[in-house]
Amino acid sequence: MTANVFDTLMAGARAAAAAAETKQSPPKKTNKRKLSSSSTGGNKNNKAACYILAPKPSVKESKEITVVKNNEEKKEDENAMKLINFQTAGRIESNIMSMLKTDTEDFEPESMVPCWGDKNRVPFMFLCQIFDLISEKCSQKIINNIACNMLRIVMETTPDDLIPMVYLSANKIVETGSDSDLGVDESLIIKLLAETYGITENRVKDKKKTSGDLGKTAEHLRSCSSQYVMYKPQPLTVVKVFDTFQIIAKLTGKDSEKKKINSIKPIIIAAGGCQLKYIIWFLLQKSKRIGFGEPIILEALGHAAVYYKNPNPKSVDSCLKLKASEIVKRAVSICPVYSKLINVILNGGVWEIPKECGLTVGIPVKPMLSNPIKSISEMINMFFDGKEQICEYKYDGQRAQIHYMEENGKVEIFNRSLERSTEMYPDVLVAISRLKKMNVKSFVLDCEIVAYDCTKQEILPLEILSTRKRKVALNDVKVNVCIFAFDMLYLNGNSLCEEPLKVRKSNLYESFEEELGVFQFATGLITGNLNETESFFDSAINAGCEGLIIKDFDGLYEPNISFYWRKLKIDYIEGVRDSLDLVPIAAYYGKCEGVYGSFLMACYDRANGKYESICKLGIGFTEPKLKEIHSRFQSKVITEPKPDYLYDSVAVNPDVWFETSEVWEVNVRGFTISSDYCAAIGMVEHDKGLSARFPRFIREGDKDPDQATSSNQIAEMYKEQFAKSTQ
DNA sequence: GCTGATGCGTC
DNA sequence: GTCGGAC
DNA sequence: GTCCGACGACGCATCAGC
Repeated sequence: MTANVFDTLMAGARAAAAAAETKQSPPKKTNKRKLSSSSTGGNKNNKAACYILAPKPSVKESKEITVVKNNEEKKEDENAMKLINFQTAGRIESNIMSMLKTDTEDFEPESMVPCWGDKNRVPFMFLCQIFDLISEKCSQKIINNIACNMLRIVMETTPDDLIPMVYLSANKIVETGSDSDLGVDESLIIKLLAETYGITENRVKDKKKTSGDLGKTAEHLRSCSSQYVMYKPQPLTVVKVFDTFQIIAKLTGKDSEKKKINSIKPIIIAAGGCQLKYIIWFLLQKSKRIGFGEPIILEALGHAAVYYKNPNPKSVDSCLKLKASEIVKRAVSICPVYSKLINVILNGGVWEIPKECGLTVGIPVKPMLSNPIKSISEMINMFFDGKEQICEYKYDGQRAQIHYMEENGKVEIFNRSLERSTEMYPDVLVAISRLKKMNVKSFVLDCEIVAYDCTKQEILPLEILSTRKRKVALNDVKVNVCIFAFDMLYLNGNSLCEEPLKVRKSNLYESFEEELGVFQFATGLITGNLNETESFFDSAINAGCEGLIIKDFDGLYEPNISFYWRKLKIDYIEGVRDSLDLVPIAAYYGKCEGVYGSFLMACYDRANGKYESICKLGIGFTEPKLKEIHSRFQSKVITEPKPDYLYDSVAVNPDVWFETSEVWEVNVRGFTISSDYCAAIGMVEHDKGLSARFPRFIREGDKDPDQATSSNQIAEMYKEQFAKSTQ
């Protein structure tokens, strides 16, 4: 359904791009130096050169390469020699690549056109070399230059490829709003590599352990493989790689794993040089590149659009560039489908974007976000001038954006990350259609979907909501939900994003009938008074909410921006609620070398003298603090857990155990009944303990371990969560 | 068909 | 989700 | 101010191994 919209847009953009291309004069022959691809020279030093030329992300990696070379058989070296031509084939010379760093106003795309020869498609190698270039130490400005110049080359020479180029360089491999994801995980990559290089999966896993990463593992396996380069595959293009990703994303169901492997294998085999590791990283959706993500690419796209078809780049005003990238960024927030945006840039130009890329029913908008209020004084400041604001209950559910278009009977529900979750809420679709008023023909609604107990008429916690199936039939719905609507972004053909909240609210209220426990407007209070806000906060907590969101009643809807809406939750504010005193009894190594990444924490059951696991803790530490703790705890390490530790050995499997020595202050949102943790075990539910929500480290405490927060206290705090005040 | 381990997405 | 850190 | 990547609990989806 939605896919059709995207496909159409995509097709439109490509057609437009093709049209734009025909208008241009054919690419000039460059008299710059030719590629090394056609070279057949078998320079003995090439292999070394290949390693040296390919920039290495860290010193560590180059060490590993040395180690590997020493340890492997000689045969491997010979095999690697066979690869020389292929490894360097298609590489654009590094001095040409360096030209991309030129300041944008001095850069002439024509001078590099087409730097990959007469091919009419952008080679994937070009993109990979750009990643390499950026992963060298580059200043922000240089990165910006590279991003902009790269896009300009593509726009001027190969506009057909601009869409996949932008997607891939922003590290996106499926289109926004599509409900399919790649469905590729590490185990699939391991199978794939085992098949491709004719070795066992265990060997791949072993290699992964030593190199720490499947991308590097793949490079290593390739260099060892005797099955390699039996024939020379066609060089990869950006389009080919992107299209392959789209195909993989659409494969689901039985045998999809095999089909996925079969689709990926050809591009793995064809991936010479540095291309291989980037493909693996794309497939795993690993964020990999330093300082190159969506924001940079969008800014660059705005700049590049100003240069596009501009005969005099030196005259381009930097204010114009700034304005253009703001337009692009805003457009992507409101209509996050690159193909539509690029279509407009290539045809009408960047200034047409606001007109053409508005809010569209069926395409999700990036939701407006909120920021925590961190202190009492900040709170007081917000109400200092008595200006009226609207305070709303913050419901503990799932954010949802509901799109409705009567014309074609289309209803879609998008989640916070813009993916479709329509199939999860068939009952919401019914409720929406029933409770919208007659005159409402189309809308986009911002709301929270919350689990709801109809008989008790009360809100249920998030854990209940999350037991819903991801796809469920209407007559199979087990968990009842209520929609709490709080904003209206679009109504009857008009976007409301540029209207103040009070206008959007009145449109919302006029468009729907409320029905208790099915569709309600978020409870709100308009006030400029701090005391009123405080008591309203209490009633929000009593109603089972997390706290309040405080909004300027005159504010516009700012997609993706968190600055204008403020969230107030009691556990943000230090000193207002007691923190826990917990004992670190074990630790885990994390991503950072030389320090523990997280700790297993316990409370203390004074009745039976047991330290009961309650949660892991890995947030709130500064880097120096982690180092200090690591060295301080070396003397506390023990080989076996102590007999008075109570924990679930399956759920919790630490790298090192400690003896109890100190207590840490830990902040927490609340508690949940847990199958994995043992705090207050049996006190609330038979055989089950409690765990904590959002634990974070505050500081070391000055108590002894046996003075830690007791299991009884934890159980009491758990029960308090549900106690309603009697007023 | 069941179970445990793992991945992934929700907060 | 929270948090610290880089920019 | 914004973005990114560390890290948290928990539930469904998936699949290997039985």
